[in-house]
Amino acid sequence: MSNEYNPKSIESSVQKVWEDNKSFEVTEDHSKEKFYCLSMFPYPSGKLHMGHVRNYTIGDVVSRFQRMQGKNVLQPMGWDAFGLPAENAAIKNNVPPAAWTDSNIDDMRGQLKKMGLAYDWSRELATCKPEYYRWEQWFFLKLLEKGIVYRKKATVNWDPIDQTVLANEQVVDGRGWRSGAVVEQREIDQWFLKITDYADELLEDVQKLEEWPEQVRTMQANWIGRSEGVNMSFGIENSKDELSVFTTRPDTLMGVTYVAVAPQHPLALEAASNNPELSAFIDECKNIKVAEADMAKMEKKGMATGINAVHPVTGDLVPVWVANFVLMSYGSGAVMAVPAHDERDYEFANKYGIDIKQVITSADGDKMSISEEAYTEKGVLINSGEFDGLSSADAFNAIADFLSKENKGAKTVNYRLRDWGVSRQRYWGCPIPIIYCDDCGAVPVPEKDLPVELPTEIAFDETGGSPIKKMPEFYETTCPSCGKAARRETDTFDTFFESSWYYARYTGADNNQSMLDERADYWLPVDQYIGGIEHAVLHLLYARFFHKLMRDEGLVSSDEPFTKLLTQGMVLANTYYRENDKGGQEWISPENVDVQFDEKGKPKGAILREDGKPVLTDGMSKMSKSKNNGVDPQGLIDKYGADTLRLFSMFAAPPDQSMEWSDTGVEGANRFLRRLWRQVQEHAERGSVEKLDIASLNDEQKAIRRKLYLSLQKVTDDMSRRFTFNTAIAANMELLNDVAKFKDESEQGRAVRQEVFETVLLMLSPIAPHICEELWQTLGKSSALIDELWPEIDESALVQDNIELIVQVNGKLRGKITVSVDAEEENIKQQAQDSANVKKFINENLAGKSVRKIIVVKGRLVNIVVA
RNA sequence: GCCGAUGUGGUGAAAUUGGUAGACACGCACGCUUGAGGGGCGUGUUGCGCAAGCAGUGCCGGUUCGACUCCGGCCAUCGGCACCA
Repeated sequence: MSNEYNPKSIESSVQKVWEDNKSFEVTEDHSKEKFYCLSMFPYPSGKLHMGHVRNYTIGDVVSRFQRMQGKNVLQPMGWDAFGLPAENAAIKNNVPPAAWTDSNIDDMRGQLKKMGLAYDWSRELATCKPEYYRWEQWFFLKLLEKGIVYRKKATVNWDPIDQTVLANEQVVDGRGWRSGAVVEQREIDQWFLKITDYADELLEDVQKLEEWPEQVRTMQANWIGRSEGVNMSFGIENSKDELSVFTTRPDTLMGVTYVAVAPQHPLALEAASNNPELSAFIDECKNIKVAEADMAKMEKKGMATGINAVHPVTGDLVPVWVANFVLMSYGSGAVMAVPAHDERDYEFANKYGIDIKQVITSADGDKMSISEEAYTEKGVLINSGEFDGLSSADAFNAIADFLSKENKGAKTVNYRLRDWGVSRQRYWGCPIPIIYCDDCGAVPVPEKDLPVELPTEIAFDETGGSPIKKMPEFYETTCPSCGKAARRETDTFDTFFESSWYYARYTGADNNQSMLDERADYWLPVDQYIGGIEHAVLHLLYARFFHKLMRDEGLVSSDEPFTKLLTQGMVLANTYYRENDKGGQEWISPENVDVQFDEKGKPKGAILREDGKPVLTDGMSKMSKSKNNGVDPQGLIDKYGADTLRLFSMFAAPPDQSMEWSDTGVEGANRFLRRLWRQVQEHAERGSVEKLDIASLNDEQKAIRRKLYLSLQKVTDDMSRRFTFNTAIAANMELLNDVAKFKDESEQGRAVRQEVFETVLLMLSPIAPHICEELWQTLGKSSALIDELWPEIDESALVQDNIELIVQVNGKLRGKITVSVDAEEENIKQQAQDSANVKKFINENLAGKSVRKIIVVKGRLVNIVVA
């Protein structure tokens, strides 16, 4: 039979029409309101996974909905194509990263096209192409000229066997994942961007991001971490040196009983030079990877240096300790320690028998003791000499003033945010356009020589080190300034560099004369940005920073890149692995694993299908290449079609909620589309429909129309304001369930049904565009659905005479009453008390008590309080 | 450890502003349709109870006429923590 729902043929023919008509290619049309909808571009890891499907379907639904609002909608797509996985694949499979990446892009583009996403593919870009990255080289040199870029030493994870730098994720339990060697921290020269120069503006402007989720704004603000405190210097006994520390609690200064410095601190190194034990301790501190989380989790250890610091107020001597938890890269690499009023210092002092001196007591005179734990609240000063009796707030100022008079310190603002280190010792990234000359130092590559192209014909060796570092034909060059033989920079940029400005490049991706042009200001800022919550801090902060840098360079005129943000919850899947002989983890796809259950239906283990032997699990985590737990949507597309997959992924949960992947329910989504198909076909087969005559409708027909417009009202709100596509779909399901029961085959009954189907197709078209387009034609429409506007609500259909109220007695549901919409409150109260079941409960509850009050909530309920 | 979230039936979830807890689905059970399978249609499905009803939204406590929703504390899970992207 011809009217079977056949997604495969419908989808390919509808997609062909869109492609032939260039339906989604847009230009700068000033007669329309623009809408730039952007989903975070993917890393081309090989195949799409359900996290991508979810992200890109959300973006597509928003784009199509906005198009139906009559806007000029830009929705582009591209590839975040530089990165570590390409290098790993190169070593594992002996394929060059460029070829591997290109073929992944081809595969994934094909999958995206099959999903029917409304992209303007003419703007596609890939960050690994010189046409793209030449502009960030150019921009980097502009920033260098302006003084935003500088060079300093920074710590990396060093694999002493492979002689290479490791990313944090390549260090497992403190060892290199390939060599198994214990990693060491090593200091190397790197390029930095002064993001701290913009810390204040980045923080201030968080306030302006009113259409961002509150949680993301909070995370951004906390990450920047502005704090007001005092910078002060401690003297060093028998030395002219000084030790600079920052504290947010100068009120506790008199309670300082030691000072802690980072293991890399010059003072620590000096003390270690004639102290083998301390030197050994400092070496031991290097055997941990460079990650804050690992620092925080490790055992807090320290060792006295034998050096004493001089307290800036009392002149007392306090010992200087080296502590493994003090970060050289944060502040001055030294902290003053007040064990009585700081938890970490308290623990440390107890462990090493250092004095604890209480200098704050509670302001309201409550009993408090520091014998069990530190007292970290603010309060009133004691044991603080001339500062005794001051509140913490007053003492803050008094002590700051004292220090500044003595020239030993001053109030200052400190940020948690650190400058952005952009150098990576990797191959598959954008070359940093610098040449090192023995005479001239670091010299920028002249603009005419850009781009510095990354060689793509390369070979990796076992160690995984960057091949261009061993490639004289790449790094041997001459100094642009003096002409002498010189050496090209072999480090590449952090891949966050590429993703910090791609959203702007889409507006003029074809421009080979400049980074951006006037089209940027037509489209920017992005009206709606959609991506995973895991990017809440780093990517979004770097992109905001870059936007301000581009603004200050005159390339864009807005202050912020993304007006509205939707953070998608992660799609999680179980992770499985086996350990290899070097203790590394070999991740196994959940698609190749069978989970075993105990008799209660709880999972008790998992086996690899191939060999039937057990595998280990590392719990649920976001779908990713690195843990190999992505679930490829291809099988579902082949079996059910893109519309089912799109519908299902939107129906499963609201977009901002994380979800554990399961395809339970895909059948249900498909069933719904088949039912929609059948209902519309059956309706259409009964022939043409008369014009709707609203005045002549009976009650049942009116009820269906009311349901229709209530649904439209809800769906419109869900799609435009709430972004809860799951409830929008549910509303359409409810509506169609009602219509299926509506058996009226009269002329007006069929006219009502026609109106319902037309509206349902419009409402569902952003989510399941192919089937809706096809059925639109079935309903006898000559125009394309893609060019239709969002339907309008018929307010008159919503009007009703009577409403149902619920009646509670002491907050519990005891009955329902029907009243006219304009009923007086007194009448409602009376009617509520008169209804039979309610009466019974009032009497039951009475027993010597009385009706205290009756609460009437208009249009909702009546609560009779008996007490 | 720090920052941010989440926790509701067997499962995914809904309840939008403090006002009917479990909409809409999945699964399951039973029935109808079918030669069978598939598909479709219908009924039921939070727990306990024959019922009236009682209890119930991770745990403990609070505010309120009324709490999934607000407040305090705890537990578990997830995301981020600057070289995964």
